[in-house]
This record gives sequence, C-alpha cells and structure tokens, in this order.
Amino acid sequence: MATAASNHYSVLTTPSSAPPPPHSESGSMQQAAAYRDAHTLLQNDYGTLPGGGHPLSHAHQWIAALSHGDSGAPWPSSPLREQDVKPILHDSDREELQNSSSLQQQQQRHPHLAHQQAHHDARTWRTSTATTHITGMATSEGQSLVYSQSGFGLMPGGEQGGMHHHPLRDEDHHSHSPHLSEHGGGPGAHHQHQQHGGHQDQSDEDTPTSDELEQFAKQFKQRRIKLGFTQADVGLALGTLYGNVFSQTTICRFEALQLSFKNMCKLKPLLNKWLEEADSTSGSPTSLDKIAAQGRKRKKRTSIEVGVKGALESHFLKCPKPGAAEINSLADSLQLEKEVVRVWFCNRRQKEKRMTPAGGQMPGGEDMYGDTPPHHGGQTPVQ
DNA sequence: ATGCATGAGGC
DNA sequence: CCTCATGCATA
Repeated sequence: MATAASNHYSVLTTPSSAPPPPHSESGSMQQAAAYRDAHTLLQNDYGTLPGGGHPLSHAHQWIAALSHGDSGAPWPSSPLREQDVKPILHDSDREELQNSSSLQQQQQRHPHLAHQQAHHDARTWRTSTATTHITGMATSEGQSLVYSQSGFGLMPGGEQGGMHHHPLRDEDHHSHSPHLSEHGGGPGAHHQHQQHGGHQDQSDEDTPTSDELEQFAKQFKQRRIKLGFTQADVGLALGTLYGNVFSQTTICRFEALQLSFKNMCKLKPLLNKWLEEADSTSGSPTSLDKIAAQGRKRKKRTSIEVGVKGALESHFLKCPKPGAAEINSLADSLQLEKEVVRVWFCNRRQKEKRMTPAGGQMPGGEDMYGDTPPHHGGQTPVQ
C-alpha cells in the first residue's frame, strides 16, 4: 500500500542537459573490456546518460496499423499465421528512412492478400521454432533452405578472453498452447525462397523466420559486445543512422527476443544495417540529429507488491481479459487504482505474446499456465 | 534486464 | 477499452 495514497504525478522537471555523444566512430575501441564486463559497463553507460533519450514515438506509425486482430475473442488462437513481410529493402540509403517504412506500408496496402498477417499468434512463433521447417518448406518438400545471411554468418571463431557459448536455452520443448498448427499455408501462403533460376534472396530480403530471428539476435549481440557497444549505443546509433532512435530497452528486448514477431522483423533490417556499418567501420559518420526535449510528466512507477502480483496473476489465469467492472472490483479488493490494474493486464497479455516465454523454461520443471506459482524469483537466467 | 506507463491506431 | 510498439525508471 505504499502507492495507494501517493499517486501524484511528480513534477520534477529534470533539467537534464544534453548528453555528450558517447562515441560514434567505430574506429576507436575504447572499451576493451566491454565484452568482459558487459553488464557493468552497460549499466554505467546508460546510467550516466542524463535524461537519455526522449525520442518521439513515431516508430509505430508505420506499422502500428498492421494488426489488430482480435478484439473480442479472448484468445484468437487463429491458426493463421502469415509472416509475409515483403521486404523491399533497399540498401545504400541511410538517409531515407522512408525505405524502411515503405516496407511496412506495403503490407497494409494489399487488402486482398495481405490482411492476414495480423493474426500471428504469440506462441505461434515460438512454436514455429520447433516446426520451423514447416514454414520454410510449406509449399514444397524442399528441405534445404540455405540462408546466406550477410557476411557475418559465422563467428570469428577467435573467442579471445574465453567467451561463453550461449547459455541460452536451446531446448526443444514446446508445450502449452492448446492450439497450434499454425503455418497459414492457406491464404496468401507464399514463400519466396529458392527461386527458379539460381538466384535467391538472402540477407534481409526474405521474410525472417522465427529461427532466423533467433540466430540473428544471438549473433547481433555477440558482435555488438565485441565491438564494444552497449545496447544504448546501438539504439542511439540507429537514430543517427536511419532516423529511428531506440532505447536501450528495445535493443535489449530484441536481443532477448522479447518482442513480438512482427516487431522483430521490423527491427532486424535496421540492426543488420548497423552491424554492417559498425563492423565495416567504414562509415560515414553521418552525423545526425538528435531530437530532444519532451517534457512529459510520467507517472511514478507503481510498485505492486508480490502478494498483489500473485493475486493478479491468479486472476489472469482465470480471465486474461477482465471487463471494466471486473477490473474495478479487482482494483478495489487489491487497493490499487483501476488504471493500474488495467495496465497490468495489458502488459501481462503482451508478455504472453512475446517470442520468448516469460520465465523461459524452468530447467527440470515445466510449468505452464496451469499452475503458475504466485511467486517465482528466478526468471530467465539469460547470461 | 524488467516492470509499469504512454499513446497511436482501431474497433 | 484493446492491442502493439516503445521507453522511463528501477531492481
């Protein structure tokens, strides 16, 4: 009940000054130990930034409208899952961020055969990981799908410093989701792989599959760390390079695959570009712009006590989408603001839609929506 | 790395 | 009011 009484929006106008540009050049390797104590540096880095970023939220403008999907049905569970991102990605255009956007726009331009991608399911994508092949070879039995990603398809092997492999789980469990059988296949099933003629697309020209995204994210993280960049740096660099600024949070989530499938697809090309730039160092320091200022008072983050969280989770299991009335009573009994409860459910639902399971997989134990304990301290032991 | 929050776009 | 992309503030 710490927050029950105090809920006034703090009016603290942080006179945050302009943060000095950390470093945009890629030639200087200032932090050699970056990949060693990534955590520490990471925290320090963005912690140092005052105010940090206050990017305008333009990003979703292009693709936000893409999907909407289920407004009414509790759990869409639609088997339809089309990942038809039509990447028309052009390169050599760092100044025209329009390119990026156009790729998204195309999708919504086709009311005929491009309206189904909205129904991608959360687990669908994770599930599809296990059944990745299906997506790839749906049209035919073609079993070989060679991805020739960019030049960094393989690791530099030189793991100086005794690097780690990847503590990430590579299990193959695929439980939950009473409904699967995705792979749209039906409407608009089209895969652009393996063209007839000996020319195929690679890199970002194709629709990434969940598996590809996972690989990419992993490689991206490694490269990023080796280059000595923090997640915050990348986010900023993206802004300076393409005009889309992202926060450390977003980069982090990308690496951890904690974004929706669609979102991952959108960011991949951008990050891919950044990688090329960063590693080729060739870059042209396309200087850039930094949008600034956005004094908006944000509500103080409400800390929900563990006990309350447990109660909320319990209710979530019973009813992921409580009505207004229900939210009201819930808020009342929990002594929380209605808005807080509502938002909590929204966030909870989103979490369920992420690619990676919330708590990852409990090693040695499986817990699904059936018996989530009211408390669980350890989350993903990522890294 | 994550929890809670804001907002645009849609029903 | 919901979904979805995103991020400030925080643990």
